[in-house]
Parts: sequence; C-alpha cells; structure tokens
Amino acid sequence: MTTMTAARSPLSPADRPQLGLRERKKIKTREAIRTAMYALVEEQGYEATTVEQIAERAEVSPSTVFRYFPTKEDIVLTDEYDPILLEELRSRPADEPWPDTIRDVMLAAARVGVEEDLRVARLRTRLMVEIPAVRSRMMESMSVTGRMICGALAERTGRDPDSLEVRVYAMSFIGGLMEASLYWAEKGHQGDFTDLVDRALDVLEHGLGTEKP
Amino acid sequence: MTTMTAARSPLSPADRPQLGLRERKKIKTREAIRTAMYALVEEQGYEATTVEQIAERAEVSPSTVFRYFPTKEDIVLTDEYDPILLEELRSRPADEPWPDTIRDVMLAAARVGVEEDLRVARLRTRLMVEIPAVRSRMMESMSVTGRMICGALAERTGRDPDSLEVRVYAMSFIGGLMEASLYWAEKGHQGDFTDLVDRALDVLEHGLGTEKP
DNA sequence: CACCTTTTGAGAGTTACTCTCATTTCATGG
DNA sequence: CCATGAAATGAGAGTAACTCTCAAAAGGTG
Repeated sequence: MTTMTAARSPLSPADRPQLGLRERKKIKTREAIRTAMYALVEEQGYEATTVEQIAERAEVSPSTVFRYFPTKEDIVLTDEYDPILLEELRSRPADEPWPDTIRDVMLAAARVGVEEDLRVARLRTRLMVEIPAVRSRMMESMSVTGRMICGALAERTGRDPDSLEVRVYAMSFIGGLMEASLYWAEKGHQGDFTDLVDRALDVLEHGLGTEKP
Repeated sequence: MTTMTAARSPLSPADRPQLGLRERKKIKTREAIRTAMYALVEEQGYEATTVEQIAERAEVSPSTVFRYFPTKEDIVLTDEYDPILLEELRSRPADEPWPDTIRDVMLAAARVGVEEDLRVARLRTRLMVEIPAVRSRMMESMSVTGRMICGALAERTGRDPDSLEVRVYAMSFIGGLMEASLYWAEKGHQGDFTDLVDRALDVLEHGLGTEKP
C-alpha cells in the first residue's frame, strides 16, 4: 500500500554505508528518477511529462528508467511499505482482537505516511483522482496489500488465507481505505487524513449503522 | 458493473426496427468488434491480439474500433448494465431494508449475468485474473458502479451520497464483489457463481464472524 | 434528387514500453 | 594494482495502443 501506509523512512543511500557502492548508486538512481518525475509533474502536469524528459532530468537513459520502474505510473506510486506493515501486524500481541490490530496498524500507517512527506502524499492522491492510469495502478498495488492482509489475518485467526471469506473481507477493506484516500484528495486535502481513515474503519467494522450525520 | 451484473439482454439490432438504419448499424458494428475480439482472444490470447487484427476481422478500420471503444480492454469488458441495475434498485418497495434490497438485486444480477452468456462471463473473469490491464479497467468500471450505489443508497436512506461513510461503504462493497469474481475465475469457474456472491454478501454484511469454516 | 449531417477510412504522429547488444562500471582474487 | 568476471548502463531499433486531422462515403430530410 502506498498512500496511507508508510511506517518508517524509505531507505536512503546515506543511511547504509555498509552497502556496496553499486547498491548505494542504485538507490540514488531510484530517488533521482522519482524526484525528477515529481518536479516535472508539478511543473507541467502528469500527461505532459514524458519518460524521456524524466530520464533527461534524472541524468539517466530512458532504458534505465524502465529498468527501475515497470510503468510510468509506478514512478509516482511505488513504495515498499508492505513488508513493514506485515512486520507491524506480526509484532502485535497474539491475543489482541483482530479488529483492534488492523485498526491500530492502519491508523499508525496513515499517520506516518502523511507526516513522512505531506507534499508527496498530496501529489499522489491528487494524481489518483485525476489520472485514471495512476488510480488503476494504485488499485493493483492495493490488491497486493490485500493479499498480504489475508495472510496476516489467517495467521492470527487460524483461517484459510485463500478462503473466499477472508479474501472478500480483505478486498472490501482495501476498497474502503482506497475510497478514503480519494475522498481526501477530492476535498482538496482538507482536514486530517487520519480522521478520515478512522471514520472509514468504523464503517468497515460496523457497517453504516443507523445514525444519519 | 460487468461480470456479475447483467439484468436484461444486451441491446440487439434486430430487436428495435423502430431505430433508424444509422443507429442499427452502430449497434451491429459494436457487436461485430466485440465478437471479433472474443474469437481472436480465444484463438491466440489477449496480448497477441492487436487492434488491427480485430478491425480486420470485424471489417472496419482501426480508427473505427477506437471510436467505439476508448481502450482495447473496454472491448472485452464494457456493458451498460448500470442503468438497469439502478432501475432495479429504485423499483424496490421503499420500506424494504437496504441490506435486503442490495442483496436481492446483486444476486439476481449475478444469476442473470452468468446465465446470459456463460462463455463470455468466463472469458471476462479469466482475463481479469490473467491480464492486469483488464483487471484494472474492470476496477475502474466497478468504481463507477460504486458511485451509482452511493446514489441509490442515499436516495433510500436519506443520507448524503457524497459523504465519506456512504462512499466507503459502497467501495468496500464493490471490492468484495470484485474479489468474488476473481475467486471464481481463479478456481477454474467451478461451482455456482451465485453461491460465491451470496457468501461474499454475508461477509460484507456481517463481517467475518467467529466461525472458522 | 439535392443538401446537410453523421460516420467512416486513411494516414501520419506520439509515446509508453520491449529487446538486443556493445560499452562501461563495479567487485574480487591474485 | 591489475586482470578477470559480473552487473549496470546506454544506444537504438521495433511494436502497438492510442490521437488527430481531413477527405470520402453514407444516412436522413425537404
């Protein structure tokens, strides 16, 4: 998951001098491409930004851009927070009820994800609303997160991670959180994103209820 | 919605002689393109099928194909069942509880959608599983259906169709049904699709519950 | 039949993405 | 410190989905 699910700072090259020069350079290139894309998109919009331009600004060849990111959309979206999220889920006390677990983890992820880099979080969600291809790619990435949630839920509750029920639960969960992100962006990123996630989690846990706000 | 939401036969040209020749020809062209695509995909697979080939077999120009369908994926997926679904929702007695309404309508839609043309339903869901672009496009189309459900739900319960709660509910609903479709296809279309939808609706209505099947 | 509108076809252009191969850059053992 | 192997990069050609434009054709109408 991307928008609401940061749980730790993304790997930066300076942080790990133990890595070989090669690995550090790869991380730098990745970041350079992302930074170039962010800048160009803010300058001239998503569609108007071509991969060639991104490559030029990042000082790599177009071939290299595609080596690092399978699609243009991935440059904006990809993050590798899923493993961290999984670890977080696993580190919870085994007797904690599942709803509490998932709620706390998701809320924390949302909080960190936004605090980490508000500008990027806004850009991403804005593009999710405006560019169908970005939104689609995001949904794809979310469904991967969904499968991970299936696994975690199964591990904790002894269910079959591949049962229809678990999978439907996970995907409906993901769908709801996705909509919360879109809602946030559509309303111009007003208010606290964490509050929206909290309200979304209420709906996912208890349904719509009978009160009419 | 496409896979599980047919509620009446798609418009066929012979059925409406009152339409002008122009309109009837358009419908025929649409069907010809679809039929050509279905056949080619079954012969040689989705990726190997180019729009040029589709155009050739449908005896139209490539330009025309793109005039009828915005993307290649849409040729496989598009159907206009949303208005029918909406009408169905509206025709329900006003005092019927919402969960019953949506359940019955969805189950009926699933039933008809599969019975209408099992081969097409299978092909579509199979492609949803195998081809990411098709799956993405399907999710997009589903989110449109989601907005429609927001409207219907709001109409019946007096809620704000654009409130976070309603939108999260609708999208989580859509996500769950989507997963049921994928599940059906992944398991080789074994068993009755309607049963899967029924079980999915249980999860969406009551959560996972405590029983472990 | 003539006129107007809509639809179609042809073709050129853009761009994301793929594949291949030669060149460069890093890692490593002597 | 250099030679050898492995990995990353760049260059370039190729594909196919889409877009745009404009002229030809076909349907509707007086």
